Amino acid sequence: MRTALPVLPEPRRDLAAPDVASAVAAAALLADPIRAGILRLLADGPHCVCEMASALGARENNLSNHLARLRDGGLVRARRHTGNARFLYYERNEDAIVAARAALAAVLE
Amino acid sequence: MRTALPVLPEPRRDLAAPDVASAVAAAALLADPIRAGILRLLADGPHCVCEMASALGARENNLSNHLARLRDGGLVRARRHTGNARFLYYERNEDAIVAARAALAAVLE
DNA sequence: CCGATATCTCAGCGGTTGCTGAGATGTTGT
DNA sequence: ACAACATCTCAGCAACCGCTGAGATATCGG
Repeated sequence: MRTALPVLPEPRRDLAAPDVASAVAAAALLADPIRAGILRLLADGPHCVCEMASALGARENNLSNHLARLRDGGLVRARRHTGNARFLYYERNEDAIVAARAALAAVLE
Repeated sequence: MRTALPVLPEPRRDLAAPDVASAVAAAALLADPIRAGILRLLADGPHCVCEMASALGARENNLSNHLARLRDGGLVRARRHTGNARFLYYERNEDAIVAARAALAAVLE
């Protein structure tokens, strides 16, 4: 079935619109170097904002904005460090990561 | 290793910036309902522009713009129908699809 | 050859998005 | 209590993006 050829004599006008909303939402969150960098960094474990800011070469308030979007999207969550509560450590929400990966995979087959 | 806790006493400032450029490029192409819909439709085989336009409820010139971006990104290619060369049938470039999926998966783990 | 069909290109516009700067909140160490 | 630190919020601006409309190209049918 792969690499099929166009054999139909007439175009079909009755195709259903596929539901891609969740994949589009996940892709929009990944479609930025800073947000993608955050998710990649967090794949190896939690990091605080200042760690990620220096790793990604971004200002902390800028990073904070992107973290807010990832939080709103449910992909990450934050927790204060137990020994020094000044530091907010972010970690991935694995359930949401799995869901995002599934949604993207559904579009890319 | 999953759901690890923040245990470090001091933040690290020596983390390397991860390379996410290809994942960001792939995500940007997926981060639009029409482009994602195109890719989803093409997962089941080739379609001409008018088929996809009616399925996605978009104008043909608008769709053509999105197809151009997917073409530039290498994710799809076009071929004229053998029996009626008026129709341009688009199909996925499977190699590029696999590469895009791999780039996205590298960010999401 | 001409009208209809299928598709593309491009300029223009309106909405969205990301970065910055300034100020606010909360925490620590002294 | 206060200064330094870590982080957040938000308004403002510049850049980008997608939709539209108009016109161009290519192919078919008569």
